[in-house]
Amino acid sequence: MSWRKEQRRAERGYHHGNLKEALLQAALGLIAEKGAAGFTFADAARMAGVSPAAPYRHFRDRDELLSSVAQRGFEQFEARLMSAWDDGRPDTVTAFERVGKAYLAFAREEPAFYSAMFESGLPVDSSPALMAAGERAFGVIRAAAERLAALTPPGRPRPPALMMALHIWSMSHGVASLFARGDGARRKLPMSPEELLEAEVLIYLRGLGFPTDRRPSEPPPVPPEASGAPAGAPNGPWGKPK
Amino acid sequence: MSWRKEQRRAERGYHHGNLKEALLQAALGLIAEKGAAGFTFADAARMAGVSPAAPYRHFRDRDELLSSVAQRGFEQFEARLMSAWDDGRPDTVTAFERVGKAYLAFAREEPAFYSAMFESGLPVDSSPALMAAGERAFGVIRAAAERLAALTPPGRPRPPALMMALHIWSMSHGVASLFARGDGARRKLPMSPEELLEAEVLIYLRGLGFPTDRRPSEPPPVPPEASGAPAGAPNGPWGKPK
DNA sequence: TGTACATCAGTGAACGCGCGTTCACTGATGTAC
DNA sequence: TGTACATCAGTGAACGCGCGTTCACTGATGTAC
Repeated sequence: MSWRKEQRRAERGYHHGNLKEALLQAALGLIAEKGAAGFTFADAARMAGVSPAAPYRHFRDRDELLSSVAQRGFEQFEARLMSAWDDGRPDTVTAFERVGKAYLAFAREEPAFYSAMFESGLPVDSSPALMAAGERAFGVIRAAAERLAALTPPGRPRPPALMMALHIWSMSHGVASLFARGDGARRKLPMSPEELLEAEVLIYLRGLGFPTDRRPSEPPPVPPEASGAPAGAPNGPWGKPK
Repeated sequence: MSWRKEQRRAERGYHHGNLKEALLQAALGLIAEKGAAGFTFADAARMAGVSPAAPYRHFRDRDELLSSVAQRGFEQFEARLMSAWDDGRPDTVTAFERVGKAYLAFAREEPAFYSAMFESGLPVDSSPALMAAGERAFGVIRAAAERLAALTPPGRPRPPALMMALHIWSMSHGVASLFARGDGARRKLPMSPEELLEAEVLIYLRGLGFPTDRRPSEPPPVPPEASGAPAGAPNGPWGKPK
């Protein structure tokens, strides 16, 4: 037994006390460091300062631990999307855009969760609890899309709300996985992933007939200070048309 | 030595003759079967009917083989996008949509290449040749976006062409990686990924001011048979607005 | 309050496995003369 | 046209490694009486 391990034993006694939680944390750290594919059951045990057999008291196998991480990820993801949506305040379109940004922020700030959720190769049906958690997270986007669909201006394309939800999801996921991961090895862009996604969502919403003429990062309902640009001018966040 | 291996030796003689190519094919098959993470150098050798040391004559290590697969993938990807774009015939918007579809088709039909290209965890800068191949493939989308940008109707948002290219790329990639992979373990949808992406791109193009009023899968310039719906009616591929 | 005992949550040694990689080697091929 | 020889492209055995998993075990904890 290594000195380090002896020491940890001394600190905590024979029983760990909170090994399950410690393993989840360890897995999260390892996934962040080496990716979901590189994460190892034995490594998680080592990181928690425990023998390689100990994790079997809490998880059937490596996949069950990975799946638990993914599930927790979806739960936190749902919470963040919910709080971004904020029940559609101050207005549906603004809140909707905020959901897209929250998606991206999550991918950025929680790359390990994101990996476990979307890139771990876990079959979606590996655990009913995992599937349910994923479903609940998507439910937030879907509910937002329902509200948006109800507001679609007449004389405009009206895809089903579910389809709109999937559109937003795929845009967010596409931008997140191509440009916003912590890998550092991604393509260099002359704009941030946030700007990219925001513009994409704005054009999409415009395609649905929503007015989206304000600049990004400007609070929409009533600007705190009077802005020089008249509302409704046909220029987007990219400057005036030539 | 196994009987199988003896036999292969007998068939082909001491020298394989085309081992490099055989290893690339083997890798492709293995990636399709077990994912980029599960692919193994030793396995590729076995599949090519060759000793585990043989691949080292052709590839420095596992990563170099993986990277070669990804590079070839980007080359084929570029070819398919090019042919879909067809230099903007018969019109820019139609050709642009076709590029999106080609993206999706590639992800569907070549899941192994797609994995190696986008999900293998290879650092983008692992090889200059790989990076260049990726750049050329993206160049097709970008060139298409340039042409589209030049046509953006006045009085409409005008994101830079590069941004438009990235938008299309992220939509395609998002739909492909969420819904169109061969994993079989993906979410069940009431529509096909193709329909989903097509609608998404159409709404986006509409947001840019392009008229996109025809139905999907209907040849745009002049329908072969007269359609009941008058062109230009404000309904999209989802039926008439209520 | 004490004690016997069941249960729980760990240990550590061992196993078989497949991997990546190396090594000295050898059979096949191509080429200079 | 032959032949000697350099080079190339494989072999197969061996290595060290870390993994997942199992096993009988033991220390700690909680509880019934």
